[in-house]
Amino acid sequence: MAKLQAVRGMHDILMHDTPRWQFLEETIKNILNQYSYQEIRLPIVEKTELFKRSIGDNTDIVSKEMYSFDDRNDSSLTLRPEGTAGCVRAGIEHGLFYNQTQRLCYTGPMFRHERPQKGRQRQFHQIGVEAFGFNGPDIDAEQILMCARIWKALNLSEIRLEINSLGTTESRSKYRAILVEYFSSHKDQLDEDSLVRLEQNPLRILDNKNPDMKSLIEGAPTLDKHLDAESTEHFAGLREILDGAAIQYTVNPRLVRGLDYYGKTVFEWISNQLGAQGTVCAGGRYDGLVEHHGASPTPAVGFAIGLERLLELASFENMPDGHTPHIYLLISGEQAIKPGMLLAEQLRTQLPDIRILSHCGGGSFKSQFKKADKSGAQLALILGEDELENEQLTIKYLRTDEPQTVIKMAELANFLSTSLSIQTIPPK
RNA sequence: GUGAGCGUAGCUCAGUUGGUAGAGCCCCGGAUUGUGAUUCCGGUCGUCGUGGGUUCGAGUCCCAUCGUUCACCCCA
Repeated sequence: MAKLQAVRGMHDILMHDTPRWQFLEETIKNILNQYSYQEIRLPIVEKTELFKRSIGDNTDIVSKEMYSFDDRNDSSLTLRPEGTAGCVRAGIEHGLFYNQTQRLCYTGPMFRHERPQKGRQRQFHQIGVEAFGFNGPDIDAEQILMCARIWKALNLSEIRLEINSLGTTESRSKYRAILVEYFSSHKDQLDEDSLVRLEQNPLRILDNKNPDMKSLIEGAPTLDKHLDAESTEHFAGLREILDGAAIQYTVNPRLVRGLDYYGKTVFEWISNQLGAQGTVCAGGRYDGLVEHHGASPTPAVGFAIGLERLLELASFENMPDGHTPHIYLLISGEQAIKPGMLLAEQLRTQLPDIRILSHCGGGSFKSQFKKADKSGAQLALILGEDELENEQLTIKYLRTDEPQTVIKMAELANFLSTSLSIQTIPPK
C-alpha cells in the first residue's frame, strides 16, 4: 500500500497557519461588510456546461484545467475553477437580478489542474466579489477602492494597480478585426500558440511573452485607439474617481483577461514579491454574461483575491492572539479529575472570554507543568489532593516572578476576572 | 502539458571513491516522591518516497514512478 498522502497540489493548512488565515478572512470580510457586500454561499460543484458557457470553450481553464467527472446519472459535473459562473447561475436561478441591484461576495476553494509552482496550487482559495445591475463606472471604482482599503488593513506594500478597458462587445469586435488583419500580415513571425489564438482569441496574442514576438506585439494597433464613445466615457469616469481618491495606477493596454466574459473595465493588482505568479487580485466588468445565460441583460463587475498569494504579502504584526490559552488547569490525582472538569466548565460559563486548557490524561506534576509552560498560558491553576481537601486552588504565575498563591474556590472566578490580563504571550 | 533541482527519524539536515543508519530539535523518563521555561544524565523514533535493475554488497550508481520546489504555458 502506497504511503498515504494528499492529492498533488492540494495542501493541508495546519494549526500553525490557521490563525493567519482566520485573521486574513476576518479582515477582508469586515471591509466588504463596510461597503455592504453580502455573503452568498455557493456549491463547489456545478454542471460542466456552466463553466464552458461562462468562461469560454477555448480558454485554457476550460480546455485543459478543469476537474470534471460524470455523476451517477451521467451528467458531467466540474469542481469550480472560479466563482463568478456559479454566482451568476445562483443569481439568475433565484431571481436576484430582477429589478434590483446586488453586491455579493463569497469565499472558498477553487480547483484547477495546473502544474503546481510558487503561488499556484490545484486547490486554492479565493474571496470573490460581484456587483450586479450597475452600469456606471462608479461601482467599478468602488471595488478598486475596496481593494485598496484591504491592502492597507493588511499592511501591504509594493502592490501596484494596472487597469485597462476592453471596450464594449461592438468596439472589441471591430478592434479584433483590425488586430487579425495586422497579425495575419505578419503570420511568418507568429509562434505556434499565437497562430492558434489568431483563429480563436486574437486579443490574447497581446499577452504573449515570447521575446521573439516582442517587437511585433509592440507594433500592433492598441485597443485604446479603437474604443467607442461609450467605452471611452466609462473608462474616463473610472479614472476620474480613482484620481480623486489618489489611487495610483498604470493603464496597461496589453492587459487582457484570460476569461472570455470580460469587457470594458479590467484590472489587476500585482506584486513583485511573489515570483512568477504576481497577480494577487484581478477582475473586471462582464456586462454580457447574465444575458448570455438567457436572463435579461444585467451589467456586472467583480474581482477575486487569491488568498494563498495574499497571505504571503500580508503583515500579521497587529494580529491579535485569539488562541493561546489564558489558563492551564493542572489536575493531579484520580479524585481531582471530576471536580477539575466541572470547575473548568463552571469557569467557562462565568468567564466566557477566558480560554482554559484543562489537563487531561494524568501524569506527574512535572509533566503537567511542562505542558502548562508550552501552552503559553499565563497562569497555572493547580487542583490536587491538598487543594481539594481545602476547597481551594493554587495559582502559579508562569510568565512573571510573582509568588505562587492560594485562593478559595468560591472566589476564583472573581479573582480571575479582575487579575488576569487578557493579553497572553504566544508560545515560541 | 514542457524543462530543471530535490525526496534519509515527527521537524531541520549530515552521510566520504558503493562496505552494518547519524546529529540537533521535539517527545518520554530521571537528577528534584507537588512545580515549567535553564542545566545535567538516560531513552524512543527509520521499509533511506515507491518499484525494478547493476553489484558479493546500494542511502550512494542506472531506469521507471509518485511527491515536492522553481520556471515555461496560463492564471487568483
